[in-house]
Amino acid sequence: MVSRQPSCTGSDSGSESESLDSKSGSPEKHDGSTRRRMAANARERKRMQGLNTAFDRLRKVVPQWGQDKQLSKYETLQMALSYIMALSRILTDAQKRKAPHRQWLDLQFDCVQPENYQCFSTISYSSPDEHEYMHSSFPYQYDGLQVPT
DNA sequence: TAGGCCATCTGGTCCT
DNA sequence: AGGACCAGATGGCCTA
Repeated sequence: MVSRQPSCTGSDSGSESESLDSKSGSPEKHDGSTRRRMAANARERKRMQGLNTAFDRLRKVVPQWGQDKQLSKYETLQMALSYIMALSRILTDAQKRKAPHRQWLDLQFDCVQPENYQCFSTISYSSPDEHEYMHSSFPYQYDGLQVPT
């Protein structure tokens, strides 16, 4: 896992209080517009933090390639899309296959669990069709994938 | 060093 | 008027 240090967090550098203080001298001298701008900046930071929290929660439930590098926001969205489509496809196919294929269905669900996602590399398929099916279910492939064999 | 990714600031727009 | 949302600009950090 790569731990990224925010280049400028709200309290250390680049915050609205510092940048605006440099213009007006001190907080007491902030006029109305400056105070509104500072408040807007604070709201925007809080909003983006909420957005990032949502991304973190999404990363936790989405298949993660490897353990050392977290998915970027873009990659997270792409993976979430593929993940949802894969689950949806499994449900659709399960309805077609009916009861006799319960074991097959269990296998599919096991494979799309984030913690078991690497099983794509070790799973043995009973037919080329199943192999093609599972890989087509996850069209988004992280370039940096290195799955242990 | 270049490129990717990210946080923050900022001004604009829309909504309540 | 004020808040939420968005997109562009800017600059820092990290990796190949």
